[in-house]
Amino acid sequence: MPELPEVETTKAGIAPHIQDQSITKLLVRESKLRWPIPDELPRLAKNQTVLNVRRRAKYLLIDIGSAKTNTIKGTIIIHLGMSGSLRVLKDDIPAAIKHEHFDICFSNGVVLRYTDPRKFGACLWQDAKETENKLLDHLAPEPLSDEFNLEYLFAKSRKRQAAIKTFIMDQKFVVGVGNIYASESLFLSGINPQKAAGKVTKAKFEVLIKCIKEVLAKAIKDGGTTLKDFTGSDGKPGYFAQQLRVYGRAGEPCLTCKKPIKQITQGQRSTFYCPTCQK
DNA sequence: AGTATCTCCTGCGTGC
DNA sequence: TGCACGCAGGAGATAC
Repeated sequence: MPELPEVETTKAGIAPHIQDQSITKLLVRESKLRWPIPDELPRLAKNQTVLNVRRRAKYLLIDIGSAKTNTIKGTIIIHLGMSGSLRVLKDDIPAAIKHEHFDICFSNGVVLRYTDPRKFGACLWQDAKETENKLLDHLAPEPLSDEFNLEYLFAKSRKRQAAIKTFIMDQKFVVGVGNIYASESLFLSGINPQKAAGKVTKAKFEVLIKCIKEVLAKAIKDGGTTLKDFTGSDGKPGYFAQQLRVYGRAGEPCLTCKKPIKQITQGQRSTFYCPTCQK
């Protein structure tokens, strides 16, 4: 399930292969993703050069335009949804199989192939002339930036009734923290995921912010978490799954106190925590 | 405004 | 073996 570390891993994996390369073709096999892939995207992307590969929240952003004048024409916005991945293919490119919804082909022979069985992902176009973007304009700070700090998050949390876990997964407050890393960060912080965000003390918030940053940074270092679907751009899985302390471990002993890890549902999503260690 | 619920989709595990 | 079912989940849309 691509959260921030998985998107960052993907970005790092694809950028060296496509940076400064010219797009020869954008081939859409299945346009019905979360939103339709715009019909005009292949035409807009053709013969444009990749000027930057960026990430914002869980969005992968590929700025394309003219290499000569270094002007950005627009940005291809890719979201991996919950089962999406991008792979770099070169030489002997295999025929596309089921769920491989589009390819971006480059002049150096590289093909960037998007796979997404559950079709929760997206591939959209943001023209440089457009000044606003509904998806990107109102995103909260990046968790690994200095902007995401104690003063900021503590102020946002005051008087909030919502559970702390729901709170840190809300893109209005911090981006990129999904279901897995929310559970993990709260375990490391010793905070009960059901506690109202507004009731969590400042001291606990300090620990939580540190834990969110640490767990994300460590996961990026390990190439992300692979449970089922996620693979890096080289087709290999990430290794952070081996570091998970509570996620997916319902009934198994807590690594700290040996009592069973509990699984509950919050906002239609499973949460894993240790009732003894997390208060 | 804040919060809770619904929704998109497919593959997989479970139980009968 | 086959089927129905429930679950997984990012986050916008919708409904209170």
